Amino acid sequence: MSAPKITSLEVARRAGVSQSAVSRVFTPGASASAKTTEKVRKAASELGYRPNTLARAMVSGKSRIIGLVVAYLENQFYPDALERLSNALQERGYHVLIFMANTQSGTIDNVLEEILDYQVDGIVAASVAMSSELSARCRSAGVPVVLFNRSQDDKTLSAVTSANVAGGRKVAEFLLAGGHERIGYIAGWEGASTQRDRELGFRAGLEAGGATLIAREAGNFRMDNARAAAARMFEGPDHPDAVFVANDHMAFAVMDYLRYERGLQVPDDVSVVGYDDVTTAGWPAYGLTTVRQPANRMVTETVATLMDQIEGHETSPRRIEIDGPLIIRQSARIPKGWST
Amino acid sequence: MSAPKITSLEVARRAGVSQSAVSRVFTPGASASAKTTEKVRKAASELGYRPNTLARAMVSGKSRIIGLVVAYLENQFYPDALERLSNALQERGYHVLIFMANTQSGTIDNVLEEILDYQVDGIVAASVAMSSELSARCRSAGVPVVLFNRSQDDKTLSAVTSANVAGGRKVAEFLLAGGHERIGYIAGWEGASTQRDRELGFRAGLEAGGATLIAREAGNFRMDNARAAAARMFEGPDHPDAVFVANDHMAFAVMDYLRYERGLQVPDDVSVVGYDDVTTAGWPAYGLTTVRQPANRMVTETVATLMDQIEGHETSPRRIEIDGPLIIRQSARIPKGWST
DNA sequence: CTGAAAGCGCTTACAG
DNA sequence: CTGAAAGCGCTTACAG
Repeated sequence: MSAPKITSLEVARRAGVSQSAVSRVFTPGASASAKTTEKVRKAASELGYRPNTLARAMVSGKSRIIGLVVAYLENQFYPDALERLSNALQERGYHVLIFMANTQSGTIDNVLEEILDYQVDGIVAASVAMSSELSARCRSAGVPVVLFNRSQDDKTLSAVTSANVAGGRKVAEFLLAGGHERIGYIAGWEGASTQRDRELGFRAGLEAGGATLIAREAGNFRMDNARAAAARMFEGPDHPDAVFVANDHMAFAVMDYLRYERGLQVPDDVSVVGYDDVTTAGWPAYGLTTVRQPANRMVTETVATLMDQIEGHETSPRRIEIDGPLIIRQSARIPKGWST
Repeated sequence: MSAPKITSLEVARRAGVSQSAVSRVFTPGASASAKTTEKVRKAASELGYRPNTLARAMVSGKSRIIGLVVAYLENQFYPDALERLSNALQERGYHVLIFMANTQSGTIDNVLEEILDYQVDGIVAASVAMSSELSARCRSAGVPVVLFNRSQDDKTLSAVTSANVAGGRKVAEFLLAGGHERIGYIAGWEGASTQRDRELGFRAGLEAGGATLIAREAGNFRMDNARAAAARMFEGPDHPDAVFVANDHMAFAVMDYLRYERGLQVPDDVSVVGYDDVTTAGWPAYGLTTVRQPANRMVTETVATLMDQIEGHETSPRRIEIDGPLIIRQSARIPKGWST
């Protein structure tokens, strides 16, 4: 049923030129005379010819495919980043091939081989760590990798994150300025650099203010775990008067728990602060005070890094950290002099 | 820097067999003796050989890539579907290549050509319509297309949706049973079949109950437009006592507007019902009554349709409509005898 | 079951 | 600028 595919050779014949000429006309930087270009374009459009990306990829070694590994799309931060990433790459003639990390079966290794099988030009690993063997594998395959929203000790990998330590510190200063005295922390997944850095900065900020954490529970970056963590943290009478939750996604579950299961007022009884500033944080039902992770700039840097390595033949990995502001909303008591 | 790529020929030499033999060992259905298989596997693993998917695609004509066109990932329904789709396809050895429809520049045509350039084995168009020229183009290229969450008159295209007409009708019956007398409707984008069908069913259900719509505004499936629509609908004193919003995404904005900008109680002053049953609808802050679109089953059918057309050589397009239940929560007055 | 040969649709030195 | 030729890494009839 399907119409025969038009090849460059057929276009060449119709245009009365060689296959090479056709190829050159369709290759951005190549040289072809105006006359040849016109003949080829005419024949091509009459025939409905378009170059086969895969064939081109085979010989040129450039597939124009970027592999994206993601663990889960439930946390709004990721679909948002994915949309921006995909758009930015599309503008440059690249496209995103998705690989779900499928953390439960721990199959990230297999996934990586599959990615490489597609001869991708680069890999973005979002919220996923990569063993040093795997990163070595990518290096020897000549495929640049950018860690997105996660950093690792492995100095051969590029990484783009927000300034998580500084962000955690800002939250501490804000909460302390608000006069909070019993401060708790609900952690994300312990293996994540974002979790570690936010907590590090938060604790440092508290300490600098002469304060210390009175409670800490792990929420694992999951809503159900975060709810359970909040339940544990708030079971006694002397519960915290403020809680910093390691990301917005969990913070929504914590706020819901406090308000609807415990009947507490936010922020009158408890201040809640999150991290990310996903869209929902700005919805009036939550009005979540949070530290913004500038997804747009993080994506811009990710794409720039990738392009420099793929097209610019840059070899040294980059570590980029983008500072994001504290966004003050109604979920936390606002200190005098701090504005929304 | 990058290590030389291992080819099937090198594996063949090391194993002391032909290139064909290597190919057969790595081709699922092909025949190779146990002895050959063992020699090849050994040589391959020693060399770290993996077949090049792109080269394989070139000659076999099967890229194992499915192109996914999406307009926007902001409505939670889509990232959720994308995650399920990607997982289901990955299990079958396929992967999703993303194309953002970029509706503002109306470039869906260009996007389609780009998709075809990658020699995809199939296309899923989520929340995006397709002109008949484009669908003809895909047909002549022999690439099956499945419309996801949208249907069209074009009978050559497969489409998977939920039972939107029936769903709209259920909402009408529910609202009427709840004793509502002034019922409004906030529409989605007028060009969408989902919008049209939900409204159709809703109006039919009202009519069957002897009622009629007292207000209708267009929200365009966008939160900002939905908020504006709600503002218009509720400006007078005789505002509706119930409003059906064409999807959850807009319903959240409507609820927020009613509660936080107008100080109305939901459901005491106004009942609100949405459509989709995205995760957030179940969060206590919203507790949105809504009609579920069974994303899991919709994805399952989408994948099955695609596989039958790609691998089973099925030729007739399929139109699948999956029924989803009304999920009753606190955002709307609950009629006696109806349970949550 | 197995191998030699042709070919998938393109690009890229190499000469001219 | 242009064309003939080789080759990217594989699979697939075709013989054996």
